[in-house]
Amino acid sequence: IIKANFQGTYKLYSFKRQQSSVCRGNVYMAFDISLFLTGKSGPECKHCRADPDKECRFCSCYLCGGKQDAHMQLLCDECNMAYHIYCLNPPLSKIPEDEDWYCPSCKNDSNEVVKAGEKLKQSKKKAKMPSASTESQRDWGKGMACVGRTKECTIVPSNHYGPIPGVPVGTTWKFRVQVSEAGVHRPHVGGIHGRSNDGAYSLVLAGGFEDEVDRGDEFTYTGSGGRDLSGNKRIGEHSFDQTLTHMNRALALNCDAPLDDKNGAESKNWRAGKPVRVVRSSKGRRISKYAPEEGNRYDGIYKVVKYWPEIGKCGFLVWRYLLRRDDAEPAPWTSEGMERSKKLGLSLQYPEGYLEAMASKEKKDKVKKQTVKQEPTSQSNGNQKRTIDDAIGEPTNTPKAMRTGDGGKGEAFQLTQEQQWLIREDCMNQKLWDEVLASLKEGPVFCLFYSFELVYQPVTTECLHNVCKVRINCLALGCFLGSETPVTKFSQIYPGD
DNA sequence: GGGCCCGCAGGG
DNA sequence: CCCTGCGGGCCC
Repeated sequence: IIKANFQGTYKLYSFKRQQSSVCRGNVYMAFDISLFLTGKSGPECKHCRADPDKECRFCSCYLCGGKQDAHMQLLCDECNMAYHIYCLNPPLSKIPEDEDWYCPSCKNDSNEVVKAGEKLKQSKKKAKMPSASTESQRDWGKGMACVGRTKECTIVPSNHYGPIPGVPVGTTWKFRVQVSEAGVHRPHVGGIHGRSNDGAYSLVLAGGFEDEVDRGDEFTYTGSGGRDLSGNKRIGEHSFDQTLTHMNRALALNCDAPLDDKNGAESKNWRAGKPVRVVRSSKGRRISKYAPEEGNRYDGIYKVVKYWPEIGKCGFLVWRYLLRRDDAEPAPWTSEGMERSKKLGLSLQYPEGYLEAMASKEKKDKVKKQTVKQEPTSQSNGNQKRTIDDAIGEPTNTPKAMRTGDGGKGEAFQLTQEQQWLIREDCMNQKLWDEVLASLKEGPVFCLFYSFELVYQPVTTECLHNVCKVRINCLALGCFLGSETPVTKFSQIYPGD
């Protein structure tokens, strides 16, 4: 396919770009080509109708519009626009000999280009995040406070007032992120969800203020703000007065009274106010006996009876709200409510796979603890299990030498120098290796890496997991951590076997 | 058990 | 894009 500008310069053009109708330049190209193929005479520009006396930035120089000096017009290989070499800044003295040329607006920064084999560059937002500049080894993003949502409530919009269809009073979730996923209270951290020009949709009672009162069907709540969040904190020391703005203003708008950001206001008819979904968190137990024992419980709809400013126990001005329950569904702590919860089979909801993950972690911690306990005696007694430091300190290449003592169970292993080197080189998995090495103290460990890399020389174990043969060779083998099916076939295999 | 401090989601 | 935030895991 030929690419041509309207002055008759021809250049090879890729087919793919012709498919795009996004780029203005390419639309013209498609037009061009059809003319060329049907053998008609030169194309006509839609903008200037090919009037030679008219300036046109689309069929001639994109900068000056002039049609003169066609031989000095350069075509951008991205947008197809023409540029006089002398109109460019800085100007060029002659047509460059390079195969490709890109105009100033299409030219890419070579630093931004991802070359073959390179990883995708971080997004601008990620690059700005603290983790991009600190060398912390912690797995931020795995904890339930930092992990992203896996689901999103779409049955109602985020500015929906009232109950979430299908979520009965008494529903309890372990973590705030789940409450967010359910659509009951969307912010992960914030206590109030609302819009300052509309109203508040939900709030969480978590005992953030010790001078709040909770009587179940009625409670006082405190606005947000007034805290020192420096140091990238989410909750901080009270250090200034709260204002009736943002979420505080939103919650005030729920009250059936004209807004008053000086003195507060009291509703004429409290039930006429906008409904607020209320979630009680187990954290509120320190100030409220209505808080659930564990997790976050949806307690139903409340209305704002009144709100007022006051000096809180913290010593600064806070905005205080009185909320009163107005829900046909019985409250969870009433006998009626408890019966209903039982009938509905409500129980504490955990994130998917969370309990399983916790169980396997606990198992590992147990192993670690035992190891720590045994460590103090290991130096004074030659028959004791050796620590990983010992093992690393005495490299050997003889598989037999990797066993100590009586032939098999519960012994420490030594790694060959090659193995140690490979482990050290594998910075990506340093954390994993640390765990593996710690487990080695307990004896043979068979580790499976569910690697996202291509499996090289795959080996399928009896439990049908694929692993790299290389990786197996790197490791001491034996029992298998975290499998649904215990591996028996490899239980007597040692490194090098 | 308390302090540090992260990603994420939401509003504006 | 910036500001805000009644979480929560991990380290000390």
